[in-house]
Amino acid sequence: MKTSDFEDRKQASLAHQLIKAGRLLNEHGLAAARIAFKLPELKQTHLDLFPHIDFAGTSISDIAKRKGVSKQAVSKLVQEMIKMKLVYLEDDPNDSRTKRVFFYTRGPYAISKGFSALEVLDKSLKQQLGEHGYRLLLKKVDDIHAILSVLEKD
Amino acid sequence: MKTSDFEDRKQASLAHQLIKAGRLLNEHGLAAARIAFKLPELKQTHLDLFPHIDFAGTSISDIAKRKGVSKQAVSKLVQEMIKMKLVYLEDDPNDSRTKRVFFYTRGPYAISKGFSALEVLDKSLKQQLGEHGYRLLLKKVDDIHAILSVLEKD
DNA sequence: CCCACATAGTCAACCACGATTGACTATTGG
DNA sequence: CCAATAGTCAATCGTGGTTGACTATGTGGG
Repeated sequence: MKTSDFEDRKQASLAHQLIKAGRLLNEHGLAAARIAFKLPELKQTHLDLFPHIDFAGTSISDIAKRKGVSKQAVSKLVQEMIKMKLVYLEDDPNDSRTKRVFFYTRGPYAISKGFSALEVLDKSLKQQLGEHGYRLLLKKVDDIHAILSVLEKD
Repeated sequence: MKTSDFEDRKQASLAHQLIKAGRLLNEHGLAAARIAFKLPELKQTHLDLFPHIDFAGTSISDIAKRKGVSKQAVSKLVQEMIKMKLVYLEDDPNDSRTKRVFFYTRGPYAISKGFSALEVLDKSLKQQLGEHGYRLLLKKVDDIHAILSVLEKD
């Protein structure tokens, strides 16, 4: 292997380029979210909880199970997110032990604001790639996910 | 916003899907690298040094500067990578203070083995997408990088 | 109807890790 | 000569997580 091929090979690796793209987008997204929410203290760990909280409300234990960490860890993060007014708690009517975590769906802290973080990025991408190019690429990335989900089962 | 749109909107966000794809590929890549190198102790932090070490050899200070961390942090990681036989040190002939970090280019620990980690992934992707689809997607992701590099300057 | 056991959540202590800062030696170079 | 630089060791820090102990509530079998 000629050493000069090194960089070339990295450039030619789709996996490598996708990893890099994902990282960069994530950085941009986090930065955008901090601005959109006006919450400089918002951290990746908080964002990581988002996908595990659904609009029907989710208990802390369930979030912990889904994320694969202890409920104590989640509890702390949720408390921080409450302070940031990203989510609120509501008692479960069927089980007074459990508290359900909800996103705000209205008001200045509504989740739609959260999405605007990535939406800003998506808008840029759409602008640059064109609507058709955007959709095409989205479709392709879906294929990647399909491939990866098969790979999981090895 | 109907709560049922929540998941749909995430699915429709190219940024979100790319972030997810990047993460998954990275996980697979790290796992594959651990197997390819037969080094269970190989960590993300070590891998993160790779792009900053070039085949001409790189000093610890330079790696630190490129990565944006202290040279002490890099020093420790390099020592671990030496133990793992991923890299070796060589005195700089022009400056006896500096040690250059090199990848092994031959033998069982040669860097090509390292690439096989991502290469396995690329092979799968190529297989599933077809040579043409692979190249097309690679091109598209390059476009993303171009767009992001412009966005950097905001 | 209990009582035993499981589950939800919280507080506190602790831990691992990746980083930092500070102090030091050795070498370079104007 | 002396300020700047390369590298290392050691102490410390912040963070994101763990385990353990506790309260409170739910649940199922004798």
